[in-house]
Amino acid sequence: MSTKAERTTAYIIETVAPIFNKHGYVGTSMSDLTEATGLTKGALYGNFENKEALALKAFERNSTLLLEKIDDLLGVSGTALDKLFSLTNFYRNYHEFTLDIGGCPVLNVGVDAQHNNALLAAAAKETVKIIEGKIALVLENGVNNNELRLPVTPLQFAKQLYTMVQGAISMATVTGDRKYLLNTIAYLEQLIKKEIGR
Amino acid sequence: MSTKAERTTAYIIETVAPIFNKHGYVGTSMSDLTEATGLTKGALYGNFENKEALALKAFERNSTLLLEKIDDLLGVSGTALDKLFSLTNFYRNYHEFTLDIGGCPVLNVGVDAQHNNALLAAAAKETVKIIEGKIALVLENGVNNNELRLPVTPLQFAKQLYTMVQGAISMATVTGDRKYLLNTIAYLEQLIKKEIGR
DNA sequence: AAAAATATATACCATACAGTATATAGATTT
DNA sequence: AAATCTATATACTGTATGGTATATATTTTT
Repeated sequence: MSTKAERTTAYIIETVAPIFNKHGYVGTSMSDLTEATGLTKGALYGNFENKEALALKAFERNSTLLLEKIDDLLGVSGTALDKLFSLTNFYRNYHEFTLDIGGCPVLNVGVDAQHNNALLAAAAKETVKIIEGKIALVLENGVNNNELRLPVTPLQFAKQLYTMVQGAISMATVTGDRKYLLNTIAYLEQLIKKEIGR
Repeated sequence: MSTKAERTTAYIIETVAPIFNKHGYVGTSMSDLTEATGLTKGALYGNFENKEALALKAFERNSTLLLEKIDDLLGVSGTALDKLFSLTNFYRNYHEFTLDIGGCPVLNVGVDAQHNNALLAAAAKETVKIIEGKIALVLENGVNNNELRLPVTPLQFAKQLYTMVQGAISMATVTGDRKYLLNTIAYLEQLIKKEIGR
């Protein structure tokens, strides 16, 4: 069984992750976190070296949650197209997923941390790279199995797909209008069907 | 001629706008601004009611700069397609434009202010709406003049175009890689040529 | 140029900030 | 259960924060 400290650490991260994601690194104060957790500074600083270390763990937990979800989605049995549609279907309702974690971690942290925290900015960038890699792998297998043909390299196509998705996420975030996701996903599904299916 | 105060106000906004855009509302302190301007708090608070009013003016100046640029681009003589390519050509090198103002104001403020400042968040949202409207108008004229045909309404198509552009801006911002813009614009230009030109 | 009006600098306020030293409570081991 | 070890609470730093009152420059008007 886990120790008390381990459970407390996990509890802190879980509670704190959406707050950092919503309000950003500088926008989140340690007292915001004592308030949300019901713990004191002693407990927070006993489990994490400082605010930055805590923010990083918070991002990592959100990122991991997203990456694991994507693994699940792309891991469904079937063709590469099945896997891609599994992914687009997820992003169509992405706001439901991000509700718990306080928004899209890649977008929020990637933008917020850009000029405020180099470590977090690098972490967000890394998450992008991993997601692109996962999609590219599916595409590559699809090409190898003759399930689809691509006009560019798998990684390049993965980047373009993810860019469009991230555009919809950005617009939906800035305007508060889910339709951007609905319409973009509809467009992407058409594109996948007509352009790369065979 | 303008009064001293008017010139000082303009100077403050100009100096402060990129700082707010880069570091966000909470990430920017009044002493950051006294340092950057070489002025004192007395001067800043003499010209602006408070930090929020200053941040709003700063965003508005960045937003106005962008909107005026877009007006110029869409105002070029020629067909609707000429105007659209004028716009895509601008976004291909968008980073040059945003260098002076500290990044994309729509993205940075839209994301940063989401949970930190309702006024700024609303202003970013409004800027999105205006940009979409400008593009939609060009598309509508193009349809009326029989220069192009659209699969959806002009506003809907404008939203989809701008979503893809914003996706590229997001990705370029988060990763620091301009290629997202280059590739997305290349894709969009193809799409405009093949799908809506006639 | 003197007077009036305005703009900026200085000095200050209360509060919030990240972080720490230490005391106390709680969990583990013996 | 006692002793030991570990985790959390309390109380406290020093500094930075947004904001203000007032004094001093600097314009602008007369």
